[in-house]
Amino acid sequence: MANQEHQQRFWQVVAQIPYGKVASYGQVAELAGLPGLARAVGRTMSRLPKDTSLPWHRVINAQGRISFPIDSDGYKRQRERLEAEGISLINGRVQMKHYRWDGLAE
DNA sequence: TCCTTGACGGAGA
DNA sequence: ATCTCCGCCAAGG
Repeated sequence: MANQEHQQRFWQVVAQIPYGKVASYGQVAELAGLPGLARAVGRTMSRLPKDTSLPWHRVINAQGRISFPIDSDGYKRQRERLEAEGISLINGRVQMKHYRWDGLAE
């Protein structure tokens, strides 16, 4: 598989997102050194094993919204995990101004 | 090989 | 703020 490497780089970035912070798919791609691959990041996240230890819930879209249908199971799980870290959603959106990860190492 | 489908994003209107 | 349209990459049919 040609992109096993991309996937791995995305994992590495996601693993670094600090507790209580969030990053957009595009941001993860950039920090992974692969600008423009936001969509690929999304696909990678969708393929994560259910029992992954990665903080996948800290990755949301650039609008501050959870990229799952509002009534889906995934939406609920992600929202719960975010709120558990003190990241609240207002009108279905995370306030990026306050929670966006600066990309610097913890 | 072509076409469609996504946990995307940005520019316009 | 909302809605299209278009560009992107990778996987699967």
